[in-house]
Amino acid sequence: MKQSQLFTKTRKEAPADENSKNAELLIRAGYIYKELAGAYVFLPLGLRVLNNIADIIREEMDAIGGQEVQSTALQRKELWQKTGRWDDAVVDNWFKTKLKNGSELALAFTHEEPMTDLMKSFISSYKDLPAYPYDIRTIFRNEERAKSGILRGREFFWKALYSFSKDKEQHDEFYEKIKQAYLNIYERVGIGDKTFVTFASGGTFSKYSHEFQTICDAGEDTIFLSQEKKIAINKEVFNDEVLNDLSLNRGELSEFRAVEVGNIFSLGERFSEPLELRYMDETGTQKNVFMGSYGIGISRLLGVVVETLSDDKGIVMPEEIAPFSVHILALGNNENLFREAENLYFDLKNAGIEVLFDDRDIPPAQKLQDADLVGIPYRVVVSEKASQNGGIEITHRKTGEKEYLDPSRLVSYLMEG
RNA sequence: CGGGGUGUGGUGUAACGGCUAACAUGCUUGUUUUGGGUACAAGUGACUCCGGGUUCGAAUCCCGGCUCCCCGACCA
Repeated sequence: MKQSQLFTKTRKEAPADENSKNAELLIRAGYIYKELAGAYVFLPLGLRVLNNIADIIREEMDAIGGQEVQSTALQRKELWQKTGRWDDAVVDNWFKTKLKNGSELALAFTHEEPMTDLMKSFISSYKDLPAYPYDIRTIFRNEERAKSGILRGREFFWKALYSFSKDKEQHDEFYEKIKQAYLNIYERVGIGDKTFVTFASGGTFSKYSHEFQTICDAGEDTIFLSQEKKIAINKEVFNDEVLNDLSLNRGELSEFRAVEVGNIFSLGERFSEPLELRYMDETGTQKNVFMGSYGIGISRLLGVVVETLSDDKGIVMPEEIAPFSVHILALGNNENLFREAENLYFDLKNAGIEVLFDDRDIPPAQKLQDADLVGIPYRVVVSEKASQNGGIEITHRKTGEKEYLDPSRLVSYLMEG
C-alpha cells in the first residue's frame, strides 16, 4: 500500500487521556482509535495485525482438529438459567438487554451455554465425538473499570474453542495438544520467550486450570515462576499444596507481574449435565459429554506485544503479525530514485510481499520517525546516500542492524528471511 | 463499586475572580529545506464537558451530573 493513500496519520504526542504504553503507542502510530473507555476502533494498521494474529490462531486450531464457526453476539436467557449463570449475582459484568417484545437477552461474554446447546443438534453417538468448534469474534464485558488501554476492555476480540469429548481420557489427550498449540501461538506472535504455562484455579471439575501468562509490568496478575522448569503458579492459588503437587520449592521461584494471554479449562460435565448434552456409548448407555473451554484474547495479545517489545522510538512488530513486512522509504527529491523506489514497491507486491511504500511528499526526517513509530520489521531506504553506499539500505527495526544491497537482490533477500 | 485525580482550538499545554482566552503543534497558502518531526511569512481553528448557583464580573469559586485516567475490590 502507498502511504499517501493511508487515511491514518501518526501523532507526535500521546493523548492526555491515556496512560498505558500500549494505547499511547498504538494511537500515536495510527493502529487504534479510542471510542470510549475500554472500546477501541481498530484502524487499517491495527486491523491487519489482528487479522494476522487470528490467522495464526486459525492455523494452530485447525491443525489439532478445530473447526471454525461464527457464533451470535445475542444470547438467549433460558440457556443460562439452566446452568445457573443468568443471575447478576453470579455474573456481574454482563451486558443485558431486551427485545421489542420484552423478552430478555444478553450480549455475548462467552459461549459455553450456546455452544453446548448447539452441539445437541449434532452429537448423539460416541461416533460423533470428539468435536472442536471454535469461534473468533468480539465479545462484551461490562467491566466496572476498563483499564490499561487495550489490555482490559469492555469489548474485545478473542478466540474461544470448546471441546466435546466422550470421556476424560479423550479430553485429556486434546487438552495436552491445545496446550502445545497455545505455546506455538505465543511463539509465533513474538512473545514465546516471555510466556509461561501457569497453574491457576480450576473451578468445579478440575483442581487446576492452566493460564498462559506473559511477563509484563502492565499486567494485573502476579505469578511465581521457575525460569528453569518453565512453570509458573498464579498467586491466587499459591500455597504449599500446589508446590507439593508440582514438586517445586519456594526457593526456585521468583515473583513477576504478568498478563494473562490465554486460559484453558477442563469443564467436565458442568454444562453438558444441565443442558442435557448426551451421547450413546459403545454399550448403548447414555452419557454426558465431557467438555473443555479454551480462550485467547486476540486484541489483548496485540497490547502485550506492544507493551513488551516496543522501544523508546516506537512499536517493534514481530514479522508474523506485522501489518506489513517491509516499509519502503523514498528519501530526497530525486525523481529517478523515487521511480526506483516505486518499482521496488511493485516488485515486492508482485512477489506477494506485504509492503508499505512511503511515497509522501514530506521531509526525510519525518519519514524516518514514522517508520520507527509504526515498527514494520524491515525498513528499506532508497536515497542518494544509500546509492553511494552500494544501492539500497535495509534496516531491521528490531535490532537496528543495517546493510546495503543491490536493488535487484531485495526480493530474494526478503524471501530467504 | 469505594478512594484519588482530570476536563480549555484537531492534538499537547498556559491563563490572579477582571481587556478581544495565550503558546506550541497540526491544518491551508507561498518561499525554503531534503538522512532524524527544516526555516520564515501569511492564514485557519474554542459557546473553556453539561446543568444550576455565588458575583458588578467566572475557564477560574460553590453544588449536581457526566467523561477520562490512576489505586483498590471484582474478573467464566
